[in-house]
Amino acid sequence: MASHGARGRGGGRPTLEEVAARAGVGRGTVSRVINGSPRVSDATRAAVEAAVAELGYVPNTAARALAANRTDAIALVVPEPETRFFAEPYFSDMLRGVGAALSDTEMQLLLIFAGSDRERQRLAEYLAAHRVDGVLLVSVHADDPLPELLSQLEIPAVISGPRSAAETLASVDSDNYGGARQAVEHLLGRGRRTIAHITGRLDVYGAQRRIDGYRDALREAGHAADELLIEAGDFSEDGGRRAMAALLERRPDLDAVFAASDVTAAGARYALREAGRRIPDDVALVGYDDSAIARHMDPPLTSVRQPIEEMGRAMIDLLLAEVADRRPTATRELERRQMVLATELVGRASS
Amino acid sequence: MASHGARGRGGGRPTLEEVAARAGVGRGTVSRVINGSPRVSDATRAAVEAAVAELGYVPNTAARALAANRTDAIALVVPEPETRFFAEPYFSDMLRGVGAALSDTEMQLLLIFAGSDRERQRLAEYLAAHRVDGVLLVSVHADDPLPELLSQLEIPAVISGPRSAAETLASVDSDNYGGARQAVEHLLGRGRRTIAHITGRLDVYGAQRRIDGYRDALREAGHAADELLIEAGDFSEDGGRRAMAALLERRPDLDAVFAASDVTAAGARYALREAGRRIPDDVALVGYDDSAIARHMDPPLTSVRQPIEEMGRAMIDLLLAEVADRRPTATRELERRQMVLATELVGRASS
DNA sequence: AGGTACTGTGGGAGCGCTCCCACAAGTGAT
DNA sequence: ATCACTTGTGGGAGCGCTCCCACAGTACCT
Repeated sequence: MASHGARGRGGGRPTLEEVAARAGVGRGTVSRVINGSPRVSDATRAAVEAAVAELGYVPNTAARALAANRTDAIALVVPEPETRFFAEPYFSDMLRGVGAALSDTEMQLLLIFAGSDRERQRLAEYLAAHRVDGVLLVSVHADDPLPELLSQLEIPAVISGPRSAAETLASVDSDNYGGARQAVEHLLGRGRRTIAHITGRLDVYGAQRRIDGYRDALREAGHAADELLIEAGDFSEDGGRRAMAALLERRPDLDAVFAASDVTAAGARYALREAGRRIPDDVALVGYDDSAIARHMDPPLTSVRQPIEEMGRAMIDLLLAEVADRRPTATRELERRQMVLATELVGRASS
Repeated sequence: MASHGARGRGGGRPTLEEVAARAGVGRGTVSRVINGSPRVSDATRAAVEAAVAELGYVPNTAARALAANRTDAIALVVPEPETRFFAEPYFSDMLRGVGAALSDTEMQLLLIFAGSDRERQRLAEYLAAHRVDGVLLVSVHADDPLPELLSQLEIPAVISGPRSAAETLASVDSDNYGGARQAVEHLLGRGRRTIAHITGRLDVYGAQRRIDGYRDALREAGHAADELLIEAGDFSEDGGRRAMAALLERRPDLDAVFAASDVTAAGARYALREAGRRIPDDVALVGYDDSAIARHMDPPLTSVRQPIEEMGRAMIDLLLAEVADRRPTATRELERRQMVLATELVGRASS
């Protein structure tokens, strides 16, 4: 009859205190049960859990965040100025993995755009205010100041696609080197002999690793190095087209092309068409990413698939480990980790 | 010398109280300045702003949320079980608009996946706990219980793609009816006479509106209604293929097809190929969405573009208006609003 | 018997805000 | 001079948690 006072403006969601009263225990005990502390007797735990269920109690995140000085949220920073980004299956699949991994936890996912200067400014403030426990960084350029900022603020972060071999942040990547080798070995296996490579943006570490894989695969197969068969692209369609045209001019005898992305391959295809080369009869074409474009291209494009969904999962695993490690109870033990996941060649008609 | 006590575990971020001390005013006054209350003298305001700048003060969101019983966060719910969804430019572009509109505000964006039953359960709890101020709903099925739940909980929500003409939630949509008319009128203008339509999933309101637009455009051009020219698809590639095959069987004389999505059109293209029909020579093809697939198809696909980025913006505008309306100070005035944005036909080689 | 250790529990203090009441000072009508 | 507002301001109370200290109870040593 009394004690209705606690139910106020919020629409009457039950509080810890109400659960405690119902279960006939103290506030601290309920908190322990909610947070899975082992220091609670079985009988008490059961009583509390019953009260929680009856009242439909859900902890108030804001109160928890305030009291415990954590947020139970992580941010996914989308750095591209042109957020075409999303349209890439790369991103959507990763998000899928991230979502799946996250659904096993209490963490929530914040999407933060950092395309414009304005947005980056806001992001910096945001991080300075420690409004997230950790950050997921996707496709960061070599000269981006963000990773440095994160280190300074001591905010756990995981990057997809390390910036260099000496990446200081925890990172998750696919095996760009191995993927490139798979592509080249596949082409060699199909009897191709003069295999060109259109690279990605050279300031992207992954693109460098693909070049390395391309070179090593050819060398180990006994082919002499030929830099004339390598032309720089930039992951764009237009870049692929230009690079292909340049290659055809330099080495009209080429019979295969390994492009650093599917979009690049789409550009290369135009150039090949214009030059009257048939795919795969005259020139075999292999892309990278196994995106929707690869499936819908004419002819369908052989491509190197990255296990992107798994990468998303792995990023969350790493990040949560780092976050946990920062918490007061943790034993500061975690070594920096770099994960590399295997790729897979998806054969289609273009080769 | 004393008073360093306040700087504790959090790493020393300044609090309201510290700002107040620095500016030589009370806590309440700083709060008023931060929240833009007019009841502050200019001199005081300037002093507080100076202190805020010097200290690099950023409000603690958790404390604010707890005290004010709001979150300053909105959720974007991704309902698809298979989150291929993201790969659609539809989604990525909308996200772009949402991000742009949001960057003018203090609101943060939460991404919530509601594909599996497990995730939906979590979402329900989440909403019950009122952990967001508002919800953005994308591509919701007619029988989804989510909108109902949102109404019950009195959480402001905006839906993209209303579920019916009598949508009760605020909604933003593109002009499906007009877009379909544009497609058909374009084909008629190109001299096509026997125009078929492969529909989207019939339980999607937008798909119905496209059918209406298709019918009306033909009727107004003086064509007799011919239900044999309409075949149900489901927005999928395979559905498009099957529907096209069925149409070719029934009406081998057709000379144009309007597909309810680009992916559907891609499927239709395969069926046309298999039947030996050339595009556009024998059969003209028009899609819907103007996605990456349309640009990369062979031949490039004429398609109806929706102003999706603007739709994202509009959704945020509507939602924020509703959220503001729920706040204590608001004058409960807002009428339910349904926004419809115009489409545009992008002509390419397929027609 | 007393000491020591552990386990389980209650509840005070405090996280950093917002809300709101109280009140000083100013303004103008009576 | 008094009263009645208005404007600007200070600061108490309280949001719902977590953290941690205190303490009762039990167990096992000396």
